[in-house]
Amino acid sequence: MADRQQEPHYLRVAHALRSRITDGTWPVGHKLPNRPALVEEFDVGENTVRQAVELLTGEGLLEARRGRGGGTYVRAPQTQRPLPRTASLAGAPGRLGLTPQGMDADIEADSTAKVPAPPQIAARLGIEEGALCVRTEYDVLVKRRPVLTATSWEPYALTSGTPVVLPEGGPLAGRGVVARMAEIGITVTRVTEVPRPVQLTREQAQILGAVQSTQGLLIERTHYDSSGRAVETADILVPAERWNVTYDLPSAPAPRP
Amino acid sequence: MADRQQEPHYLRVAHALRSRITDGTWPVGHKLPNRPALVEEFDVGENTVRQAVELLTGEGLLEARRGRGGGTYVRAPQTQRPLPRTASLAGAPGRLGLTPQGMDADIEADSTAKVPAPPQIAARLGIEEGALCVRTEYDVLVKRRPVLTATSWEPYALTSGTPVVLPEGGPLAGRGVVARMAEIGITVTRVTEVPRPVQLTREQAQILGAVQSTQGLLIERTHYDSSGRAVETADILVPAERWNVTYDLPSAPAPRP
DNA sequence: TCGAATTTGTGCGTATGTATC
DNA sequence: GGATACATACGCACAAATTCG
Repeated sequence: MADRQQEPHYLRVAHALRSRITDGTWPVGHKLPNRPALVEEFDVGENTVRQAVELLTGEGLLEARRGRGGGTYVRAPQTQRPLPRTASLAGAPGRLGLTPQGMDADIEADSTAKVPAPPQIAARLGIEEGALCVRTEYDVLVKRRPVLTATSWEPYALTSGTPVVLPEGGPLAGRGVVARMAEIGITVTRVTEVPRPVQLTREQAQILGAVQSTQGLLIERTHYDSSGRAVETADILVPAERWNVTYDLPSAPAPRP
Repeated sequence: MADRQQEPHYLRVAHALRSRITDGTWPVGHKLPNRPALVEEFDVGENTVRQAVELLTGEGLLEARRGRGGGTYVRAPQTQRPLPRTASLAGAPGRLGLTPQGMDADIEADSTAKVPAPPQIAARLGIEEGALCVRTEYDVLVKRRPVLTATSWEPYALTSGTPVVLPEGGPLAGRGVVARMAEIGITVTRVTEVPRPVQLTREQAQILGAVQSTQGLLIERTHYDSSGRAVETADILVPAERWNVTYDLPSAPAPRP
């Protein structure tokens, strides 16, 4: 039976557990009592405990391991590597403007295709829905394993008939958007990035090696030329577990009255 | 019984439902069949359907309303307002360097206290754990309702004995970090921001008016002076449902070989 | 005004799958 | 294989919210 009172049982339990973690009663690495024990302690059903623990697992506070000697543990804060997104890097050569730090990263172009723009992409590029685009899929590899993926879109109308129509073909293959656009007389002056939290699907999480958490960051990046026209846009999918996406901005000088 | 096969039932159901939404079979506003109907269609248990629907609700794809005439509906894409994070804005006056667009926003300082630095904050500021800090809590209000919250930390050692020791007191109250630090001879030259996906707790979601989805972005922002020393750091909590956090970066000129 | 009907939300018990030691 | 503990799954009961007559 549900409670006649305010707070649902599973939230009450989740609250209690969260307190013990944040106030240090249960330090990092501490093993929680198993389900039957929690059921007894809080005097609720087994599924209620499960729901509470699931909630905290989703928040990244707990981590469950199966098997004998397994259990639910207070999770260590993630050790993530920085993924810098600075003004100088954003437009730099090197394909994606992505330069993971502290490791030998390799970027691999998966596939390139000429496809009609889906609605969202068309909106970001400021072109007609269904207009042709060159779509390129990238994987960023570390030790031959993908750690982030990206999909880039360029309006076909911009590069059609030029040597740079294919990002991964021609004389400037792999030289990056800015250099390629410069080759055909287009000056890229601005980049915007919109990072959004996303829930990774199981396949995505597995591909990207994110075992514990399925949270990720989807960065919508768009390059603009000097007239404000969008010349390229990309979806960059970053597993949160492995990266610190770091924006480095210069600060304006302090105004003095 | 669980499946002896690859994908769990609830994920299979979630997948199927997600497809119908994204491919337009079920447009925005469409009412899903109720639980018993879905149970019948997918030939699974009631809780399995619930789990699948809950998953998609958490992703913000579905929205459930209780009661007669209620049901589960395909949710309209969020109308998000841009929250620009540009180089010029990041260090600008105006307390947080936050300037939500398209609305009359008001920033309210909740409370200021002198407290010992918790481990994570100490690490970000590069000071001893437990060293004293001035902590200030902010709410950004729109129409008197909070839409994002922030907690700012400054080393007490920096501002102790100066007129700007309290961010919200003294001659430069509310003028922002850069201006206040300039007043005591500290030049802020860099800002870094690390946006991380977080799962909002229920209370947070409710406070921030994010009813449907509980995904958010926690931005760790740190101001540095010209010597590279951290002079302030803040946690800015943004409900993803309501904001597009937008970084606007200048692009480096294309290098020509 | 008020109860009936509908639909989601919460809760329990139990059985079995699966990973790990 | 055995033991352990979480993961998935089912069925059921009832609570709470909301609309409709």
